[in-house]
Amino acid sequence: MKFRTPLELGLLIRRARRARGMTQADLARAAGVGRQWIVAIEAGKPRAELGKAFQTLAALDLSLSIHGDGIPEPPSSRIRIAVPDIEAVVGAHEDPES
Amino acid sequence: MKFRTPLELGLLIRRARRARGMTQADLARAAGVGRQWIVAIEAGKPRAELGKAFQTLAALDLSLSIHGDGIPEPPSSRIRIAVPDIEAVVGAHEDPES
DNA sequence: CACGAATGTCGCCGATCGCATACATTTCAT
DNA sequence: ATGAAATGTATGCGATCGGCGACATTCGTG
Repeated sequence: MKFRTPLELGLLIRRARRARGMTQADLARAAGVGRQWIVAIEAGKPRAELGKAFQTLAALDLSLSIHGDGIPEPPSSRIRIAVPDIEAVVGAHEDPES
Repeated sequence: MKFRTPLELGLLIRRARRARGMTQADLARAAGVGRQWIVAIEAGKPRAELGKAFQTLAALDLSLSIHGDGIPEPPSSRIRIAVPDIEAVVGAHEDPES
């Protein structure tokens, strides 16, 4: 899931928190921040501390990745070839009613 | 490229900046922050403003993505089936000299 | 509807921010 | 080697942060 603003990050954090059945207070405790900070980050506060954001993501077991020119890519995506499911391919080319 | 700390983020920003032949002052101007802030973020300052980090990534044309439970995935990889070029597949399996 | 839990908001406080400026140090091409 | 550009560091400043505690409001379930 791509995102580029603090608000989007906040919404994603909220989703993940709820998906885990955690309350804001739970997450705050797990991430080592105040509950108020969770409220703020979920609301998209732009001036929140970067470090706490990382702590929070870690507490939710979320991982970040970055992509663009000058950023090294793991060789996987260039080397690995998407092998199609033969049955599916054949099926897609079959006449509906032969 | 996965990362989970402010320091890693800083190093990635630095790499991307250099890959674009920009100076810290250039990037600072492009991102709308002080040069001092670029120095700090590249050094991994944990208490930097989240919003400025996003501005900086945008100025570098870098995109972030997040994964984990509760985070929606774009349907692309599951729905869209890569239909191979039959000729190419056959060609790749042909004997060099038949 | 009624109740408790979850969430959002407020004010206080010391601590830290980020910018500007100036200066020190490192890097790099000539 | 030398000078200029790039980078790192120091100080001063007003502004904002985030934790805490107390409420206000909304949500969810009986």
